[in-house]
Amino acid sequence: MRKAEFDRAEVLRKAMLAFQKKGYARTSMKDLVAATGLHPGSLYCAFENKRGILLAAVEQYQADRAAQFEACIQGRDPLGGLRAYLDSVVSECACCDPNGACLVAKAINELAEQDEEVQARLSDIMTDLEVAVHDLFVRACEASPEPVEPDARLRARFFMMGIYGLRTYGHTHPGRDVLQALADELFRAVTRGLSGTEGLT
Amino acid sequence: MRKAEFDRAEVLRKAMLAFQKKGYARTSMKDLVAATGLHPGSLYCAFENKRGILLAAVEQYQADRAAQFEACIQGRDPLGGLRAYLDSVVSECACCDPNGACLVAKAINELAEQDEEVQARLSDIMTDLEVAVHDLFVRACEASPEPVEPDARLRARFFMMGIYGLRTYGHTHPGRDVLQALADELFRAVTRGLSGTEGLT
DNA sequence: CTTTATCTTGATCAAACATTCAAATACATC
DNA sequence: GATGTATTTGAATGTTTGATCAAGATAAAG
Repeated sequence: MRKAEFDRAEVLRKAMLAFQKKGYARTSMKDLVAATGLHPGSLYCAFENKRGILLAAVEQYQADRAAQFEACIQGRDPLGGLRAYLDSVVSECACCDPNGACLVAKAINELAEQDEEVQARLSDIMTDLEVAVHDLFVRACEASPEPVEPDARLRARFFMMGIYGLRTYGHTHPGRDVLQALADELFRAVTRGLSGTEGLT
Repeated sequence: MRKAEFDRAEVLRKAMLAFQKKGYARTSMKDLVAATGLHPGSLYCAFENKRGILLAAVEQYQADRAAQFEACIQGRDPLGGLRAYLDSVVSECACCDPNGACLVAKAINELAEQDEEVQARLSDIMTDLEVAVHDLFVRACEASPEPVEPDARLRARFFMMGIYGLRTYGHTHPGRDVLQALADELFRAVTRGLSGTEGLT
């Protein structure tokens, strides 16, 4: 036996960056070879083919992103956590370097209706984050004495929708202030009627 | 002299559909030849190169989309027009055939940070629609006796952001009811405090 | 009808593409 | 340290790509 010599997560992060920069179709194997430092044969041995590299990179992306989300909500109340995560997304969008683009959003826009398995995997990842967001909204809603409208599920969906919209919108407007104002508005909309936010305009 | 034999708008609409289905990079010249019915030479003669076809198709897309928007707001009050346009977007997203995807949103997600000119053109198109939306919000805000918060500009931006978010979100959730609920929530958020909407939850 | 300018046609091109493979290499186990 | 197995290497494969071009076709002008 023999173990692979490279660090899988590290290689996949480099591949991630390549895909984020150029998208899936435009990123050639040559690009991936250059980005990862591995030779074609090694890449094929480890990931089957180009599509396999994307799937693995997407998997790694989810892990990294889940950790980022966890870091945002650590030690904060539910709404504070969401606010922190939202601000981190704004920061990503505002600095217009290509690494700020969300691999999942980019890939699903590029590959929707083309590759069922990839699309399903991307949908799952988006849903995982939505579930985590949903949990926070459930907790926030429970803090209220009476049932609130809309329910936590719709709030979570709206929050996710807003984030994806923010990302696309960010491609056209480099101004951080505009994105921040939109994020503020999103947060306001999504926390409407929740305890701790009554006094806000 | 001799005039081109094909109908430019019609050819560009076919090219549009091809790009919407597969994205820019994955749509080959062969695909475009098949989709348009023109021969390679004719395409290159008329549009310079593949990139030129995209730019021309995007131009055509804007024209068609502006007409669609105009049709939605014709004969309605400002907010009614926005509502109608939003519903038409929901219908596009809900039927998950690839033609429902917005060419501009798809292209800007694929090509951002890669082709400055294309990105600028796409941004302009997005801004044009935002300007039209802004006009409607200005009119809606003026109907109110006192100054409203937030202002028409932010409302318009938020509306656009919501639509792009809805489109991305739609790639993962075929359920029309969910998209409709999100659109309803978006409309509610964006018309907050505007006359004619006070009584709504 | 002839000329002239333009458009159409489809075969053709070099470059880029994803992928494969056999040989060389290095690890884990015995 | 020898053996067996898995990885690494990088050149080679056949295909597809975006683009070209000379020959043929067609309409307008004289």
